Amino acid sequence: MEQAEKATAPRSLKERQRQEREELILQVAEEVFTESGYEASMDEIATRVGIAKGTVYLHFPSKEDLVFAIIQRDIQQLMVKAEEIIRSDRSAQSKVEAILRYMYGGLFARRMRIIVSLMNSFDSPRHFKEQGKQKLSGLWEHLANSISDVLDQGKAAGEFAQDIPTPIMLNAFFSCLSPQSYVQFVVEGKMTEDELASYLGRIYFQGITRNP
Amino acid sequence: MEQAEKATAPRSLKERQRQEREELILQVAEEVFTESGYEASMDEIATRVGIAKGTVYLHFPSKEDLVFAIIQRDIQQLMVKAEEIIRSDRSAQSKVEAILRYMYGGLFARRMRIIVSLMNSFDSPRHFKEQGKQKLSGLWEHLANSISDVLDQGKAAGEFAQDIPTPIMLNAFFSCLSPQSYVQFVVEGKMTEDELASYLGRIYFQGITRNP
Amino acid sequence: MEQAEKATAPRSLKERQRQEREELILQVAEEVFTESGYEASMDEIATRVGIAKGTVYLHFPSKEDLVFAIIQRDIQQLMVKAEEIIRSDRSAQSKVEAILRYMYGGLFARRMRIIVSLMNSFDSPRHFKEQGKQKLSGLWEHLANSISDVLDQGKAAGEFAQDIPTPIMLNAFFSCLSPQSYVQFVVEGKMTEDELASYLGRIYFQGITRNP
Amino acid sequence: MEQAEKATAPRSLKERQRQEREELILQVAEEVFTESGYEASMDEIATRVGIAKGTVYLHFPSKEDLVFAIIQRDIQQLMVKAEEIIRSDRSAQSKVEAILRYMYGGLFARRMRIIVSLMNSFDSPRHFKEQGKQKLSGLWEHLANSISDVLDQGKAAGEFAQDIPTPIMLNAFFSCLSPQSYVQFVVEGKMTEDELASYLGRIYFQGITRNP
DNA sequence: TATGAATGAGCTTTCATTCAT
DNA sequence: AATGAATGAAAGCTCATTCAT
Repeated sequence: MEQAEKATAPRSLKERQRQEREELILQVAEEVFTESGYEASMDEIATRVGIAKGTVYLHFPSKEDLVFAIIQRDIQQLMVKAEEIIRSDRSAQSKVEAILRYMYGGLFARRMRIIVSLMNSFDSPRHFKEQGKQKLSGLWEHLANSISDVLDQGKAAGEFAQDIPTPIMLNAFFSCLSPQSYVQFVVEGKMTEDELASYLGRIYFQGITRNP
Repeated sequence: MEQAEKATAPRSLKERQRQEREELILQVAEEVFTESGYEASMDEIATRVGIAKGTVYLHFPSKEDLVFAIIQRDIQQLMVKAEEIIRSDRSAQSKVEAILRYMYGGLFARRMRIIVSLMNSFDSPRHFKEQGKQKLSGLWEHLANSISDVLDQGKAAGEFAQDIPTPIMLNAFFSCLSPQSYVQFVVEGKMTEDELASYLGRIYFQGITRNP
Repeated sequence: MEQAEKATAPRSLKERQRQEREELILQVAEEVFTESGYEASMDEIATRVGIAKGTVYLHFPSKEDLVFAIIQRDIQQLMVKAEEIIRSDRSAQSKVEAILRYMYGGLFARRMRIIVSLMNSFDSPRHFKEQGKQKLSGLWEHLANSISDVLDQGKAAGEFAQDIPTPIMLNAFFSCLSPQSYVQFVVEGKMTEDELASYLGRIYFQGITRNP
Repeated sequence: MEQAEKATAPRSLKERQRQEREELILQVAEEVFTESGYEASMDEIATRVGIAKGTVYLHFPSKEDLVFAIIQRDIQQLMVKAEEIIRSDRSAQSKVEAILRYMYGGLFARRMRIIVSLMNSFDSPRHFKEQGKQKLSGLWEHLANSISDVLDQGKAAGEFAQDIPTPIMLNAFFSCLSPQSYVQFVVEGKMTEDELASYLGRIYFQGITRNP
């Protein structure tokens, strides 16, 4: 076992460096796409990572693949957290609220912007191959199903209105925050991300008409 | 007033033709942008209008201006309707609901998609000059103020929760429907636009927890 | 008839200009490809035509198409002449000799170089779509069949050796002159193209062993 | 001489390994160029040799040099055989025929393709420095001179036609087989390389008109 | 010595914009 | 006023070459 460790050590070093760089590219690219949308150029991404354009292509064989990787990573991260919450022992409403807080509050809020923005780009037949779209749809559907299940459980338990179709509830859940609003409220400093998430939860669960 | 009409009369014919063509360009361009996003080419727009590319530029000095004009027209149309509703004599909630139904139901729903999609493109420093963004922000703010006023009136009248900041309420109002959902529900035929708008109103006002 | 002429006149002008330019592009591109092979850049071609790169793409939607057009034009020109010769009333040997003189002598010799060079590039799976290759193969085969027919007629008439397979004869016919030799003999001025063609015919028909 | 051997002996082992590897690179690169033409990438060559790209550059300082080395090796191999044949005691025609059989028949035929194809690439000013071209021209000329001598001897002996300039005879000799034909006849299995070479010799010496 | 990650010039192609007709 | 051919900057991507390990 020690031998194995030694044997893989030299590989490990290079491999770790490689993964670190890949992670760096993903982070910077995510930023750049957040600022400029899908039209951000590979040149700008490379420049801001501080590497040559060709190096980006060593890690991601096309721009499409880079975008995939970013969205995939983000959705998976969201999914891990969501499923952890779902497995926990609490009411459906509490679960949904916790996921909502994770999505729109804290560190992840920023990422929701780029997910939404890039996934909108996927509607364009211009840039993406059907194959890629389907891979992504699959990922998204998995997440949507998990949350739908919780919503259904809440309905069964009488926590949620039974006459609203679950897909509509799900859409409202994902639509709580438009990218513009994020800028307006958080970037301009009027409110923390967590305060914002609280209000969104309040509206989502109780609407704007009920006084506390 | 009559004089003004007469004065413009000789020009009127040509002027009217000009405006009709401009309107046609706007309509077709809106369609094309809806299908392909901001990256739709001026070539395709011109071709589908049935005029030469150069002619488009006689009406709109740049692609940016064309996009502006589309969003502007849409927001103004929305504003006209919104203010008509606001002037009517009814409760704040009823007003907000009517506006929401107009935005997400009926004929206008389709336009919300392109407004949101194109306004997202405006975040990109790539295509838009600061000046253009500000003109648009102005327009948007005007609409936002009108609706904020109604929300504030509702708060004052005890119809709406007083502890939720109005900007948050406003954001939720504009975020009710994500473009993807529109496709999912309406285009794929699971629901009419008006049914969808009803559910959105239900969630917006009462949240997902209150059974009817 | 005069009316028709008048009616088409305005179109004709533009159309003629367009065709003249297209012809110019083909001529220059042919030169450039002759010098640099398929790897010649579109930039260089455009520069030497004296137009912008984009303009080339108005006439030929891709580099592949440009190359097609050149080869196609050349083969067709050769075919027209070849078929004219074939239709004439003379012996098979005289026909083959006339075609050979046309190919390797006079104005066309220069073109044989680029045809051969570019068609070699077509073997590369790198640049060409199967579809394109087949279109071209079709053209080439048509020419090859015409000449094969004459060779067969010559065999039947006892003019040509009956034990040499026609395809071999055909290949030797097309291989008479390697590009390098063209440069060596003609470009370097040791011999006119027509003298060269004469000698090639002599070898092709009688071999190098028979004294006159 | 013994000293020299001893002196290089300790180096010999490494040196031999080095030369074996160099030979391996040349063989594989020749294959790859045969398949893909000059545009074959250094990456593919290295991968197929089973070494790193950098290692190729330890042996050949540039792609140009690698191509040189391949052509050089092939021409030299051809030259060795040609001179062996030339030194033998037989008629000029027999010598020329033997060389032709060696070139277009048996194992060497495949190489003629790549020699011709790569030498065509040398016309391109894009990839090759004047200096390189001249080195190659020198080699080629040496071979050409050897064969020209035989042709001249044949002329003097009355074996070959005296009115055909030797350079023309030489060109026809090297042009007998175009790459396309090789594919057509041999790769597609209609004929062995040796049969093909026989027919080419037949045409070269006696033309297509003489029945046996 | 051998490696292969990194580089960046250079390629083909697109498209907003201009302007002579 | 209307046209659409022409433009050329800028995009995504490739690959010969270098160099730290």
